[in-house]
Amino acid sequence: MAQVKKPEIRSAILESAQRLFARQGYNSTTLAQIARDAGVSSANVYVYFRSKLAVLYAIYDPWMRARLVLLEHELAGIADPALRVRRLLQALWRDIPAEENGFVNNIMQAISGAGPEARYQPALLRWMEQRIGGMLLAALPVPRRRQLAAADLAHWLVMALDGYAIHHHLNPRAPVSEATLRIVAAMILGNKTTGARQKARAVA
Amino acid sequence: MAQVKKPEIRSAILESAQRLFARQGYNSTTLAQIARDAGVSSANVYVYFRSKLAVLYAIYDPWMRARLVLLEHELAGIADPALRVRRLLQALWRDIPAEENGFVNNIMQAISGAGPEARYQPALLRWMEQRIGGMLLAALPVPRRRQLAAADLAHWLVMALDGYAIHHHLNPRAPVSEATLRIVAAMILGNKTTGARQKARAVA
DNA sequence: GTCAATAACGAATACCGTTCGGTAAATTCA
DNA sequence: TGAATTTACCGAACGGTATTCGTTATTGAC
Repeated sequence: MAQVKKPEIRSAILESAQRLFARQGYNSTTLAQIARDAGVSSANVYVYFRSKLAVLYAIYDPWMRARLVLLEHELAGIADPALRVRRLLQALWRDIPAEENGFVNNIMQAISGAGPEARYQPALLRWMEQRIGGMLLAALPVPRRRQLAAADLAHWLVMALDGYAIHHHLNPRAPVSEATLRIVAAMILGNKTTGARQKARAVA
Repeated sequence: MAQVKKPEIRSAILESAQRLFARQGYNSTTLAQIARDAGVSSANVYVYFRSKLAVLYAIYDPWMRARLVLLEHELAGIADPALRVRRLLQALWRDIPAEENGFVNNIMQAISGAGPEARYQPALLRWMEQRIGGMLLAALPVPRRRQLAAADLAHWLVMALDGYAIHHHLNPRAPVSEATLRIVAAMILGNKTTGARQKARAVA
């Protein structure tokens, strides 16, 4: 019937935007920059995406999903439950908030600033929580599972992830401490919790 | 020597801004509105504050400090350690994120979006964490204190608060669940954690 | 009462996301 | 193969906002 949208242009926009968001942050990146780097006009970006925010989501959604799937694989290779929980926390609260130059913070920028029209998130958020909930349960000893079942700890883990993502942006030099990860992991497992003793470096 | 800044104008600006931020959020409030409601010109606001962001901080800082002092008093009146921890969590993760129509989210908007020039936060953040750390320690049985001492749980509590604040903005209808509060409180106290049983309503 | 500093204001400025009007590419159908 | 038609694409506006500028006039010091 007529001209058709070209997938390679869509990709070019997304790649350009991802690079710029990672380098400068969401707010400081202009649509004009995205368009220029992608080799199209600003106006044409709106043929492929409804808004600047939509571009961000189109990058973030698959990125986060892939990241969690990767984490799932990583955890699957860890036998010890304690270590699994520990690694899960480390990934959610230390690694991911810092990756891609603090990319997650861009989403915080977007959703904290967006009006109620931002009906995007819920699908991804639910998916994340299901996936993380699964990982957590899989890492827990069976009796402990029943004890924690009522709490949607996955939601809680994600909330803290959001906080750490913002904090990374504020101060990249100060991620969660090893001690916090160790002790919270112990709390989740229901262990008596060691003091400050060994294990601090038994991470790799 | 010359004309001097009038404290009552400064106050008028702050009060006007607080009302508008609470009603419409930070981004949706314009400086023109703030100025008009305060009875001054937009330009004159810049005589009293360096930027719109500075106005927000000037409101948030004392508000948050007062809120935590209030919480401190409230907790001091609670004898049972378990209930104290529970109330602390409830205040930080459920009450405060929702207060003043989600005022805390405005700060998230500001710091997630601000460049590295935002050297505001650290002082307040440190103060908050010290205060919260004190409240937490005071609520813990002595042996448990030593076990958790290494982790800066106060920082961790604040990170989650930030996350919940943003989430409140996204979906005010879904605050932290009672179960999460109960179970995380039990985890912090090092209890064996009940299943979903009683106590769910033993809050007031 | 004069002088100088500066609070106060109206009007510009700069910037950005988004929309509009027109043009031309590409797909379909005869 | 050649209209007809749809729509990708672009340049130029548009609308809105934080911030700055140039000027005026208020106010405190001497």
